[in-house]
Amino acid sequence: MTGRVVIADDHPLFRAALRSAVAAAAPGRDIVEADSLSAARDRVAEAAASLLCLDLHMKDSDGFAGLMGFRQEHPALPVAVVSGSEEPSTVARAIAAGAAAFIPKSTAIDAIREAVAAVLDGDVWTPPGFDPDAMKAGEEAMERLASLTPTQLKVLVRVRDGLLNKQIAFEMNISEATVKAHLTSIFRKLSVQTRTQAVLAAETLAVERPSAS
Amino acid sequence: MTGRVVIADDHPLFRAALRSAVAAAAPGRDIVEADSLSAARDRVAEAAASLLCLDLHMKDSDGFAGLMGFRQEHPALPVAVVSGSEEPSTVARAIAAGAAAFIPKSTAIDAIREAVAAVLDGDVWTPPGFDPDAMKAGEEAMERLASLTPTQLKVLVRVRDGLLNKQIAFEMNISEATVKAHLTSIFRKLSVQTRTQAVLAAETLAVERPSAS
DNA sequence: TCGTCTATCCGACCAAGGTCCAATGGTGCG
DNA sequence: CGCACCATTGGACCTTGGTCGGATAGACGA
Repeated sequence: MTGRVVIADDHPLFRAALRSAVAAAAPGRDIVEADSLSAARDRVAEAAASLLCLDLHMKDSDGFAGLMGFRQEHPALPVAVVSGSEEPSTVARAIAAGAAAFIPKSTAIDAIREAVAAVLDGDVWTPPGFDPDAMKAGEEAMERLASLTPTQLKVLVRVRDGLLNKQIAFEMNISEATVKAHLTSIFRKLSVQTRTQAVLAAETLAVERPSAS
Repeated sequence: MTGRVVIADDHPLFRAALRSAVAAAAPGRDIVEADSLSAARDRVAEAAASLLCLDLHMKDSDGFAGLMGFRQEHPALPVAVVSGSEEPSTVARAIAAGAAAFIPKSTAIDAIREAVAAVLDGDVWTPPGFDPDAMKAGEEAMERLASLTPTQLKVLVRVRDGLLNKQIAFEMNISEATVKAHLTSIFRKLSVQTRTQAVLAAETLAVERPSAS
């Protein structure tokens, strides 16, 4: 495996720092950067990649939804999630969603190198002190989100952003009736009855939203 | 001014990156790092400092409260707030709390250098594209939330919890038509069109929300 | 090859959401 | 008192949301 490494983060400074850490852990690799999830998709499509370092908090990454969508498109590409958060439940959900590693941004530089090397070797890396038992809590919640099809995820994200069914239908080039059909299916999978409850469920399942404080 | 520069951030990788950016903007300075607000206090007390780069999200920084406390202890020391957030209301509050600059972590490296240089020259720096009027817009949104009558707040809370109009009417012993009337009034005050958007507005405007983790 | 399953798609139908208009009742002010 | 203002209430009416049933097409295994 000598494919390229894609670094997706919307903080230029941190991206550059991560790049040098990856370069140290995997000398000679082709390392490319992306400032959004869609850009990361492009970089991965351009050439065979062997690792994606993904920030969950980018504008279009939609938290875990974006991660899961990516995993479904590229099941063979290991993804190392990089996040400012380090709560056990968040870590657990990221791993359950198919991440090969969860690297909190508070991780020491040495440990980051170690993590990158481990993932490139095909291992799964979690922060030191992470309790595997914490996985249980996150898993069941993630299974529900994981059972959603890619199309359903797209719909759910737009519903969470407050769009009307009509707007969603227009954006996705499908009928409004189809949007509704997807929604009823989503409701069943998430065990909710209304779109408002679905939004709340998506909020708690996905990573935190941009907050005012 | 040739005092030291203190960098307070709990992300080692980002801290190191910020250090090199500061070194480029202010060559020859004594640059020291701190991983907490209390450590930053110590570094500042050790030697005459001319700049503090402060992350709002550290364990003991207590958000704006920590910033304001620091400003009271060292009124002459300019503080450049570094934060992952970049919402206008957050920027506005940081400046109002006495920050000499607000640097979102998504800022380009060149702009970060520029900001550091500006603050060292005694200027105030805000992100490019930051509209001082936007600050008013954010605060007006707060006032809108505060302008809701007690009854309307009750309704909004129940809507945010995913209840149907019918359920809300039953709980409050009023007609469903009345609930709807309150809602249209709430929508106008919050400048939204649907209940899901009202939920989103309530989430971002309200400071606290019971967190599951 | 033939069923079977599932994702995606849609129209018809009914329930819930949302707007407009109007009435009631309390509060403050000249 | 007379008046204006506003929160609260709710009925009539239209829009949006949600369910049900069914159609199509690709994937997978016997």
